[in-house]
Amino acid sequence: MPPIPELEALRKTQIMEATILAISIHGYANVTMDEICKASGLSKGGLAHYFKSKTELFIASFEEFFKRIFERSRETMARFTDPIEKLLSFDWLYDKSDPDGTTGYPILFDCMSIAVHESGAEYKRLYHNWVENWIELLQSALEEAIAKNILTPLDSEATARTISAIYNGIATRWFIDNEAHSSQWAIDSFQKAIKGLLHPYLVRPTNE
Amino acid sequence: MPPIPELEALRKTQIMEATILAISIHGYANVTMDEICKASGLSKGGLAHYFKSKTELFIASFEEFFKRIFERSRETMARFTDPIEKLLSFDWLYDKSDPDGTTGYPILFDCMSIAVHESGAEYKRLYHNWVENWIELLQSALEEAIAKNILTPLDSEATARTISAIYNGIATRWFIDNEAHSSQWAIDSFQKAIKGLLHPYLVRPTNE
DNA sequence: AAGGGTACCGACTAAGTGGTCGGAATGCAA
DNA sequence: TTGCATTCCGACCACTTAGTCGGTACCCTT
Repeated sequence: MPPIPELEALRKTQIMEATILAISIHGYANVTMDEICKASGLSKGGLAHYFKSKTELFIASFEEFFKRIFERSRETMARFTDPIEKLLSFDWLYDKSDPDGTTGYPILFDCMSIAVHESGAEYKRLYHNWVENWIELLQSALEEAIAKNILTPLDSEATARTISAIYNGIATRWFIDNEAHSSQWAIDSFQKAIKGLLHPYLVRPTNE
Repeated sequence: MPPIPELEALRKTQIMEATILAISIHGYANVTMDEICKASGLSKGGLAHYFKSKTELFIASFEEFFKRIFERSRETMARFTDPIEKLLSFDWLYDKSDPDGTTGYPILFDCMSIAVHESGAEYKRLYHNWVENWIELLQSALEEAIAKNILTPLDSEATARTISAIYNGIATRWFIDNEAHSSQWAIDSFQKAIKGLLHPYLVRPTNE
């Protein structure tokens, strides 16, 4: 058989997809190569043909997944025109019926817990890039708000980091301990916290 | 040998201490019983005498650790008299040189990532109890502020959950991606976010 | 049709792991 | 002294798992 360029990309996606799903369900530490073989419809040898080691496959899969989620976030945000609305456009992420969310949180938590233990810095890099992507999105919305004279000048990078961290903290509680942290609580919390944070910089405060 | 009541408690603490440290350093999934044996100075059989299984030992260790950290938080908070200062008394947790912090975050992340994957609900319960302890502390400070007429009435439980989640989200970023999230940023973020959140309820707003 | 590289298979291996179990040492009670 | 329960030991077993490797099928080139 001669090399078929499209086939390699197809197979790799196929394998990574199975890996992402397996990690999300069973957790990074509990996923075996055998399981991925079955799920992807390939054999051990076939899988080894595309990924040299488990480590390599897993890192590639994490990267792939983060890229996908980020694309979706960018698209959702782009649907809003008002920059403040853009900042508050993430309530769709507090939706238990959304498959990307239910798949995504377990993977993110795994990434975090690996990052703090690993000897290298691969997963720290993954986490960092993930965060930076969000910062980029949020920061651009903040700067748009300043340019449009909705907000007075502020440190857009630091503020974007704060907003992102707030969203994340609330999401964590909501996802892991959903019985005590309803979707309604999550959305209310997010909006109150962000509005409170930006309140001192609002050119035309809405209430009070 | 007859049963020695103090010995059992001593040995258990000794083993759990070794387990906590091992999990914090190498991560839940990478800790072996052999390692814990060496670290605790007991043999495999000796260890089995006090904990029936790895699972049982690990859950007990997590529980023990969370209890310890929580005690410390309660004590720190109690040193402040002003309720608003109590709510903002957690900047000591953004301190890289604090051993409880550097040990604690990895363990918390592990607990989270296990919680979302486990078939039972043991780790979900651990996480839930951990959160509830914080809520209890924060809620009591909020209610004290309302009683002292510093804050107007608000939903103290929901607000406590929001504050706790904000603190946690910021801490996560700060701990995993410290290069991009300095201690100064963490403290500033925390204070701005909490003050912003409580601003609408302040009886005597400090600025503006 | 012969050669050669690609794609893939699956039995096997080597390393590691949690838990077991026979036994040894100890000290109290009868 | 004898018997017995407790505490602890560490070799061993049963099992899982990542990665290897010899082999097969395939298709293009020459």
